[in-house]
Amino acid sequence: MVKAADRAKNPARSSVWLENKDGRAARSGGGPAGLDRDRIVAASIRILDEEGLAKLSMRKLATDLGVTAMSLYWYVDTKDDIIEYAVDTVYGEIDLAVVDAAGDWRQQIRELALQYRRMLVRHPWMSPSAGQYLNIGPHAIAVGSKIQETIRATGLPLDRLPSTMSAVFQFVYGYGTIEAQFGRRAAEAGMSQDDFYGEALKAFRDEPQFVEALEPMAELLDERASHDSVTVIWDRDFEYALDILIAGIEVMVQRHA
Amino acid sequence: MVKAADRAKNPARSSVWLENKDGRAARSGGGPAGLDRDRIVAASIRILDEEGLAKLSMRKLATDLGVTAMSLYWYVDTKDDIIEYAVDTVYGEIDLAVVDAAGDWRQQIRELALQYRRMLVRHPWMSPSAGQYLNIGPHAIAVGSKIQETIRATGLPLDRLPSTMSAVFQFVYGYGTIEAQFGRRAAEAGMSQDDFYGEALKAFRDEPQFVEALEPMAELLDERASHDSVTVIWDRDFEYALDILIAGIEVMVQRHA
DNA sequence: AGAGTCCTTGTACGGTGTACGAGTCACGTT
DNA sequence: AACGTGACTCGTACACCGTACAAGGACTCT
Repeated sequence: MVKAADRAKNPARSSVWLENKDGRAARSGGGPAGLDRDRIVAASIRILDEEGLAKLSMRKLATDLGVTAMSLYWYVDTKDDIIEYAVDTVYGEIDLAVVDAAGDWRQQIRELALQYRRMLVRHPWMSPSAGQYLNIGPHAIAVGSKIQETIRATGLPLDRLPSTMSAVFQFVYGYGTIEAQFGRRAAEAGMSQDDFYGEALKAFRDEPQFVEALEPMAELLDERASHDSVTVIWDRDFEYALDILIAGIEVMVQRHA
Repeated sequence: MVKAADRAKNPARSSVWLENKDGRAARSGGGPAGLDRDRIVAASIRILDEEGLAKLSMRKLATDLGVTAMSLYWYVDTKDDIIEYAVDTVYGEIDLAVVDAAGDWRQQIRELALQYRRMLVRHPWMSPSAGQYLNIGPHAIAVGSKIQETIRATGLPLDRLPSTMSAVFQFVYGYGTIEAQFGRRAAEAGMSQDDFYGEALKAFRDEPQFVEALEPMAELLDERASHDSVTVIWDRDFEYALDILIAGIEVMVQRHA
């Protein structure tokens, strides 16, 4: 095991996935407390989902598991490691089989993007957390591999793969981040997303310097919000944006052909 | 002023920009310590840039300013508010005049995207922080307004504006996030980005389960990294991705015309 | 001189991550 | 049966965090 203080000096220690494993936690439930890295990670995901990133503490996590905080350190070097494990576990929620069954590359990209986005929104702690790590756990790699396969099916030349992957999935990450944080804020305020949106927009309107800056879009924002729920609007905007991305990829494919 | 404990209940308090201002901090340097919200924010940006998000504490910030921690609370409700102010200040680094001078909408989008990305990379604490707030400070709004203007110049119909803005700038946010965090990790390990990349890739290669997953791209990754610095590669990938996005927008414009 | 306002500080509380060393228990060997 | 020897758990302690609260100082105005 590696002391927390010794981390960050060795790049191989930048990720729990690059450490030399000693297999200690491989056997499950061996100890008197029935502890186990999988159980620890599962419990932390529960806390993260229900109470948010800020509320996850080693003591709380330990209490939930019926142990002392220091017991956790047998299975894990730092609190950060737990989150890194949790991130990868959640990447596993993306159902790659559904993607395979989705038709041509256009539909596959749509399906992958949609699932990725839903996952980020379902776990609002994901985007801030995932952004911190290299995301090279087995599940994240599997997703990356599938993304790469899908993009490759477009027929684009190899050296265009990374940027094309970025164009689509960095967009999805950014989009999901906004949605997730907005949802989190609304939940913290104890309001529905629509109410929160409405209240924020109202308060916003009272600030004269802002009104003129976004005036051109104001009617549009109002009109949209008065007809549909913000989640519906976001769904539609997301699809539109994917249209743009896919159209752009098609152009590149044609240019190359 | 608003007690920290009372926050998060009122959506108008979800942002420092939606609070009723009492103008207390408007006069600058009035107090015996010559303190001032601008000075506080400037000092925190310095710490954030030099030592990172995790190292910013009220006590440290106060010490840097030659004051006690509690003095800061005269100008600010919570530590979070300071970061929200810092985020907006840094949005102000994006030079909108340069964007105006950049030619047609294609070049303007490129210029805006490039500046946004550079800003995120220059301040690695920005992406995790900016993701948390509504980003409705004056500078963020100015940037948003410029983005909107630029996209509008494409001639797309109004209801396509939000998704088109998302497609481009959520991508930039995601891309910048990855770059910034990678750079931060490398700096923490005390290595150049190229060395860090090489070491990570090497360690990565020792994990058999990962090799096969990304095998198709392996040659590409190696070849690219052996010819150019990762920062050069990222620059190019970023440009390629913008090509895709702009091509996609062009298609949409044509379809609509 | 007194009052009032603006600003700063000292102290304290309840939290945090985690280092360290001392237990406790099950098991393999002798 | 006794004895290590590991695998695990826990209690204590440290340094640090954000910030509530009340007291204090300095300056201005009357």
